[in-house]
Amino acid sequence: MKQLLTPHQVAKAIGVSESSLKRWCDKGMLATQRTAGGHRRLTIEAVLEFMRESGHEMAQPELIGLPAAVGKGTVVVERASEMLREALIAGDEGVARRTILDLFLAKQSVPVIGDRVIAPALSHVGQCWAEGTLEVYQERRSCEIVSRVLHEWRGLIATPSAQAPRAIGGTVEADPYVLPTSLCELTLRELGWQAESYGTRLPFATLIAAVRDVRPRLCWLSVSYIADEAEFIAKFAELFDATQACGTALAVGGTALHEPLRCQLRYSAFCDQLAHLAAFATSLTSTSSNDSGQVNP
Amino acid sequence: MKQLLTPHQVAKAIGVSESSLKRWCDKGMLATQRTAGGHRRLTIEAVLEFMRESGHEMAQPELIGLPAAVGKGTVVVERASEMLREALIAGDEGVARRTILDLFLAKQSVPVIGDRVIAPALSHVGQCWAEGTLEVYQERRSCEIVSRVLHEWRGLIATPSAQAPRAIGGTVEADPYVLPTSLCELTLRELGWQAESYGTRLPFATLIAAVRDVRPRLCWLSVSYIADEAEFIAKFAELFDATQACGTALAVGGTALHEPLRCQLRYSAFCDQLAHLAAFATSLTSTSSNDSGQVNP
DNA sequence: CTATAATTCGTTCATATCGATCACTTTCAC
DNA sequence: GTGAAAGTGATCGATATGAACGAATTATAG
Repeated sequence: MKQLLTPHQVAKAIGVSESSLKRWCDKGMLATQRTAGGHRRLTIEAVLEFMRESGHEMAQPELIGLPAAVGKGTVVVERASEMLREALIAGDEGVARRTILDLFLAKQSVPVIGDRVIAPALSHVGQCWAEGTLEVYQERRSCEIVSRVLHEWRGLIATPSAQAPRAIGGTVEADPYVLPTSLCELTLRELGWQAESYGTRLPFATLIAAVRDVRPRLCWLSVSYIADEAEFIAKFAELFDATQACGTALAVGGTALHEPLRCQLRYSAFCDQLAHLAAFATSLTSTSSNDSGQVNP
Repeated sequence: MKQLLTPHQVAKAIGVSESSLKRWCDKGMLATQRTAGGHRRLTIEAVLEFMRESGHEMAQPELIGLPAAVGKGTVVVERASEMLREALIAGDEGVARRTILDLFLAKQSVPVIGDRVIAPALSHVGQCWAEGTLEVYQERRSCEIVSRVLHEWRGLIATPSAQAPRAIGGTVEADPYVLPTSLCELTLRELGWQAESYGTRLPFATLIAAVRDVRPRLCWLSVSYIADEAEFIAKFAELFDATQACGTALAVGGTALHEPLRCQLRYSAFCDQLAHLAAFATSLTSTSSNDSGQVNP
């Protein structure tokens, strides 16, 4: 099974321009294959060989990796998810980072990678933990690794402009799961929002205060765990009223929000996946020209 | 990813001529990579390392992706803590990052910055929260901001070599405080250890399994909260026995370990501050030639 | 299979960097 | 003061890099 890389991917991975890479290929410094139409294709081995020969310890020698998404088919994404899962179980941060950031370099969006690669991998790890197949520390370590990759990823996304619409969010009360809300933050930042996660276990009352102080255009809530449903419903209603009074949209999501519970809640949008959050956020900015006159470029 | 800098950028950023910079590179004062065509490329990591060693001031840090005022601020530890505290309360991530990274550039070590700047600032924020002077979300937001800065900082410290001694750690059972254990990780990585925090709320049993699987030279435990002291004492004893059997040193610390409780625990070292952890870790590597034959260069 | 969007091709061109050299300043021993 | 040694910044022609362009190729969805 030979994985072929495009010049674009390789150039990004080793931190040079596509032009230079093409020149090196043409000079014979880098073993190159050609497609029928004349496009260059590189094997991982050739690239690693080139980096050894020319002695570069370039940007991220390890970055070019394995799933190497040539294209956006579901096959690539599924394989990436499997690879990430195995890397997380083994505690191999390098492979995990390669897997995720390679997809990013291949121009996959945060929702795609989050919903279809990271979420399934973590879900599988969590299942194994529940079944007792894995040690707890492997599950925690997996979360730590993903958390570090998400932080690094955040640094790769352009800092939003000060005029961009603001968004805040987090998890409430007893919910300790930080990764979903981090992914929400990333999703919105990729869309140009000034999104900032306030972390986990926020009491509803302080979230209401935050909405009143910060006045964001959007507030998201990631709900992976609920201790007391009745109390949750009551306090959630207060939060919703507060957001409405502030002109803030309230988007909710998370595995703990099952159908019968959702029926008892009022919110601006329920987002089953990051893709839904992205779509909802986009709809907000496209209509914001009506009420605020600001359009996101 | 690690972005590579050109000599031009770096020379401007530190305010010297390109000629001098090139000479420094060629003399080996500055770790340099080369492109295939022979052009020099520098990592931010190497530049910061050089500036810390040589004591150069940063003229225009924004040119290499650092916050605009890094290198220009007063590098007084005492004032820094106050500045950080105010920035955290206001939710100003930029100022918080500058404050911390400035000190790092001024050759301050992780323990100094952690013990004398970050800890007091967070402690003050926590106090205000307890008194009701601050909203909860301000405290949580502060922790999120510090967490992000620590992640960025982690990326600026050289990646440890594969031969370096390993260390793992985290918080146990019900303790949700992630920042102290992150600072432990940073402290050890600065000393060249392969340190990895496994996160918060680790059951003792899984920590024992982790020690047995990973066989680290050192295991640290940050204890900021204990739900049931009697249970803690019993399980801690099991962990200690396990670490001893594996040849792993067990370092503990944290505000929840008060004097009378400590008397009932056995451990390799109690570290009141990060400085103590650093000292203990150093003592381990300097004596490790006796029992493992490996010396950290 | 076909239509369409996205990517890569080869080329050109402006700019940046290379190594080497030179004039100048500082330091320091005599 | 003098001269050697060392460091700095500026300059040179030659070469390398990165961005832009229309045209051709590939990937993906219908």
